[in-house]
Amino acid sequence: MDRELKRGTLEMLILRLLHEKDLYGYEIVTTLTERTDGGITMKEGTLYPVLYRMDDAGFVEPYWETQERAVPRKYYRITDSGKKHLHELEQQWWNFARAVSNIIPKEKAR
Amino acid sequence: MDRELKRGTLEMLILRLLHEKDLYGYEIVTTLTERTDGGITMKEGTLYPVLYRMDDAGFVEPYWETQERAVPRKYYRITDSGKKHLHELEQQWWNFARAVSNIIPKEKAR
DNA sequence: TTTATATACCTTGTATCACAAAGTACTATC
DNA sequence: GATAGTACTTTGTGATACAAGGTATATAAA
Repeated sequence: MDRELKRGTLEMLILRLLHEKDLYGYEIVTTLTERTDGGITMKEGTLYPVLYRMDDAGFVEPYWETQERAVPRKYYRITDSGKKHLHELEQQWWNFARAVSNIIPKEKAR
Repeated sequence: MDRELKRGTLEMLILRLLHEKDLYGYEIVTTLTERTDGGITMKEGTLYPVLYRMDDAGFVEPYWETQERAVPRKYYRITDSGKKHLHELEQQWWNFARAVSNIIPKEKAR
């Protein structure tokens, strides 16, 4: 999978996963891989900067959850502002995907 | 349109347009805008570096066409290697687009 | 006991690429 | 003859995915 294709979409994908339920960082990575059958993966070195960026922007808010006998987990919750932003990103995505499909031939059935 | 979404797709889109017929640089810019109803535009400062890159990679080959009373135009022709590369890029695009649509909700009909 | 593996968070530096902003030069229009 | 449009080109900047490393704990294997 070409790294460049992910640009601008990872933020959207993360927000969408967080819209379903709160997740901690490491869980976002594994969930994304599972949900796309390995089609889209993301390194931790990518994820955390994105999360901090979105925290600064007010799209998500983190909270720690301490556990009995494990490393504490930092969960992320999407904010109202984040939901609004997510909606815009998804709108942009569909507009873009539609424009692309006006140029390149449709995928053949498989 | 978010600039980041275009990453990795402009090369594919240009190759696809050149696959239809030879175009000169400036014409690629205007054609792309028209074909997507302004949905995807590209600045000249973006186009030419992409073309040089693809020339170096052997995906396209340029040739000058001099005209009676106008500025000479530098046309680009897609090579066999470029066609192969285009096919791979389109394959990647569909795989990626499908994976994304596994995460975000389908666009509502309009 | 020691080692390895998996979980979980974090940081620094790098490469890529779309674009801004500028330049050159010619043609057509007002 | 001034302005706008066509057409190609270059230099520098910003955004971001990733490589590669680090820290720390818990569990499984040797």
